[in-house]
Amino acid sequence: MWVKGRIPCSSAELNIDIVLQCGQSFRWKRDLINKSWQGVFSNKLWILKQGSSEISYEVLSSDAECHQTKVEKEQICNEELVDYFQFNVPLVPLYDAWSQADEKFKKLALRYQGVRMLRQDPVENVFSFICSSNNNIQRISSMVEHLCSSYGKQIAVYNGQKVYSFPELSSLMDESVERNLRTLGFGYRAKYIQKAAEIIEQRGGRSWLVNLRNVPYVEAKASLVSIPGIGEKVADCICLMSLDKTCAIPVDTHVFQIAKTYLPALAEKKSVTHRIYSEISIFFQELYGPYAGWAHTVLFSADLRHLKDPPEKAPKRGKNQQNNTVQKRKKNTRI
DNA sequence: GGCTTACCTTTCGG
DNA sequence: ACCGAAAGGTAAG
Repeated sequence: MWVKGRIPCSSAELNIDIVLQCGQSFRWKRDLINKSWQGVFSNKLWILKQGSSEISYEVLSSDAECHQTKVEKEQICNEELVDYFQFNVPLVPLYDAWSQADEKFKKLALRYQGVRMLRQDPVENVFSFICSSNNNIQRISSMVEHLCSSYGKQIAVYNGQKVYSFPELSSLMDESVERNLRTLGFGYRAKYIQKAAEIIEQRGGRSWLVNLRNVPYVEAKASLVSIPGIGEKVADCICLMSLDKTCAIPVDTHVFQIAKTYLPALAEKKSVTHRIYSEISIFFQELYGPYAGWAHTVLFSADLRHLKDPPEKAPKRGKNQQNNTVQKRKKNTRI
């Protein structure tokens, strides 16, 4: 059954259009007609819509909770949404502090308001980001969709489309997983996924992973990088996006380029070695403080091609230049 | 130890 | 439209 609700929220506290497509979660689909978003978390299908001073939602609540009263369901859904978007963390004061610390940030702050960190499920986060290595957002999204439709359970049919939960660890451990994922185009990541599931299960499964939330950042990161397919960057993504490590700075190729604008000495460096990685991480942590990872995501989002403003002076549809772009933009178009 | 190179495949961009 | 290069890297050499 559908449960509806709303949460007061200004556009400075959340910009849903950026947050749901800036590469944190790969499971959200935009509905341009209704100006809404659909996606899955907490094993439920959510339809979200941002108004000028609120987020309204409709959620398909699971059968397992059918004994609850309507009021109880509404309260649980509210809590789940607040937890997922971390609305208990006020973003505006953080933006103020980051703007004060950094002129470059200040210039982006108005255009990129409301970019906050989601608090994702650690299992989904781990396997999504194993897929992310040497890869682009579009392909990652399709791989995550494959994981769900092959190994998740169907939780709804919406607009004629089957909707799946993210798979349990135990579903990804089987020997057959690597072979199957290879046929689905996962490439060398297929083996990592199967092995990672195995090792996480050995260490205590989902609850072991979730408990890394209660472990210091350095220790949690060390645990993660010992899992196949997880290197330093992916470990930091997981720390930041699902393990409450707000200071973690994932240094990818984008952040490397951004860092060069702060640290000119980096210009001559060809690639991100561990040494450089650490240098860049520490620089941003000292610049922005304990929520440096959150600040980094604002810079990162502002740098993503599909989230940038179209060039001011460029003709909007006058040249053949746009003929390609029209198709390419179909999933990225802004309101 | 720190720095290149191979790895799967898709998408990008000149 | 084609084709080399890049894509939110990791692990092995």
